[in-house]
Amino acid sequence: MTTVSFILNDKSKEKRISEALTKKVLSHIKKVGYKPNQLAKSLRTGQTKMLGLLVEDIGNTFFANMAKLIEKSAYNHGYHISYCSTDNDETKTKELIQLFYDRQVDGFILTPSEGLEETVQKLINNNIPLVLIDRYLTEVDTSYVVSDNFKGAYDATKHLLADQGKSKKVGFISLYSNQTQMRDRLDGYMKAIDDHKNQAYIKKINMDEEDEEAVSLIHDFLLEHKLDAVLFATNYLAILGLKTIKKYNLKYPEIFSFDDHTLFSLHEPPISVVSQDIHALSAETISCLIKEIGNKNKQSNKVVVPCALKIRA
Amino acid sequence: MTTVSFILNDKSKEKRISEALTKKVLSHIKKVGYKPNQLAKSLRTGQTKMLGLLVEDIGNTFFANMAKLIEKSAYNHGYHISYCSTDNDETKTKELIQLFYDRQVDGFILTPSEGLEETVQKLINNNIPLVLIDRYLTEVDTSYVVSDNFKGAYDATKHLLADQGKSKKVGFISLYSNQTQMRDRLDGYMKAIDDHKNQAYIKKINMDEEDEEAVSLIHDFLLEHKLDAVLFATNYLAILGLKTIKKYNLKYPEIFSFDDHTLFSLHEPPISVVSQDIHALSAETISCLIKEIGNKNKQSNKVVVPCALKIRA
DNA sequence: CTGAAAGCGCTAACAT
DNA sequence: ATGTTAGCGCTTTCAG
Repeated sequence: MTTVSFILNDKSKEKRISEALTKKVLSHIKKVGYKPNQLAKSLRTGQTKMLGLLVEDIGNTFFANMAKLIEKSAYNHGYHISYCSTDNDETKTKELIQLFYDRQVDGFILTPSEGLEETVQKLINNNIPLVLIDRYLTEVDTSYVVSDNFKGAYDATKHLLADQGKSKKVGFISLYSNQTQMRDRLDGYMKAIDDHKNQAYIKKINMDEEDEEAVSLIHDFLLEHKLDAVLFATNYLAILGLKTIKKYNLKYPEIFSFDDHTLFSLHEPPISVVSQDIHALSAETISCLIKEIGNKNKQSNKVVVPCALKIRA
Repeated sequence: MTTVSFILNDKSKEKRISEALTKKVLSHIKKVGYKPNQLAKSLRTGQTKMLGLLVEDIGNTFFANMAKLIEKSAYNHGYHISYCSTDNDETKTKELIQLFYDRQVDGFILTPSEGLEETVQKLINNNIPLVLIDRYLTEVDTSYVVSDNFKGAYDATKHLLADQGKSKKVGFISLYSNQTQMRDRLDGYMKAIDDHKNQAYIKKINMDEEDEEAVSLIHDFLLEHKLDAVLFATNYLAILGLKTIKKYNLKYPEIFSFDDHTLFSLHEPPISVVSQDIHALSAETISCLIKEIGNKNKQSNKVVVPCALKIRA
């Protein structure tokens, strides 16, 4: 029994079991079609080889693609992913974290919604491997992997400013949200505006506003300031912007979006974007989490992945 | 211990445990913050309350949204979902099924790729609850939940035929795939064409064709027959169609797509679609699977959900 | 109502 | 190199 167990767990070498025997056991195992019970194994070892991935919304292209890449990357490291959507709902997120905790996942990947500080801190205190993605919590010292939102927004705004004539009016449309990615994008916009000694025009939309209403707000904002160009903080907002333009048949302000979308390259005119490097983000996330799992009690890794401008004008 | 276990498993009534005691235990449990170990529980009961969801590609909007709704629906039934993308790869799918099997999921939800007949049959033989979605396997008697692809394509083609003048040329662009959903869409198109005693124009594209090449193929097909209208078998293909038109600056044939996409309503001109009722599909899927889990050894449920035409022309 | 104890399938220390 | 055994944390039968 012991021998078999060792062989099955790739400890033949370590335990100095003869190669002949190893092969014999392995082939016999295969013939009988024996499959170890993972539950029992996990119960015994405390390792589930499962990672919990909690994203804001798996229905969202950005997260769906991230999830897919993370899944693949985890697989290459011998881990599997269990995902869930948090819907940015604090209560639901806490429940899901508890659930995964109960299921004893070996680690967490999480897009934290606001108000999750204590919950995350508790995980950290319990020495649960964890990496935040897309945004992070300023008050908790955790590992995280995020895009360089500041520079992305800064570069985009610079581009818009350079593109327009002298008295250029470049606006910024974002969400009422204090999450770091939103704050950084705003800061990037501001910095570029300030560098040019220009005037800032900022509009924030309520996250759970009806599309109809949001479109109307965007319309008012656009007209009120007669903007020449607008940077949207998310692709979802930019799409609302396009709807607005279509609905009211507006003369196009130049539009720039954070996050790409199939729509943008096909749109007439095509929409330029700040694109996030989801391959790098995913790879960094897993490598970061694997590190955490490896050496408990270590300091946190904070990774910032550059964005790229895709100019389509 | 026994009593506590009963109370924790909602068997107070059944086991005639006094309400007072029940409450006392419950409140104490809460105070101590005791959480049952799900692994041990599952090992003992053989129930994991986990469902395996294997979709073709979680990065695809249709599946991502389905996954989200299925997740929610499962949650309402006390189940959780573990997802994976199969990439339509036979080997990978088999591995994933084995993996979930090892992890003792209580049931499977699967978009079967071709060549999966035996594997699925094996699951059925082992009495594993299973429901196929999006497409099914003609040779295996399983439960499934699919859209009414035939009628969807039929109605769309009818619409196109009615919309065009006398000598209307309506083409159909699909994939080289024998999966049922593709076959049914083709059949629906054919039936409508035949009903009108019209000529069919069909083009199939290789599933893993480069976009570039596919666009060129579509271009040739469109021009060769001077088509007035085209029905695309998937939204992905329709997007390639739009790219083609844009790239070659073609006069627009009327375009119809199977499956909606954010792009289509914003496009100029807007694109009409056959839309699948993902809410109904998700709900049916879970209710079907729950049924399977409830009474083992029962006959299979086959559910066909109607599609709707969204005319945007 | 409660306590004792078996057992789910596995790992790993220990003895042989 | 192999057999024996304890125990991971829970459910559930059986006696009290």
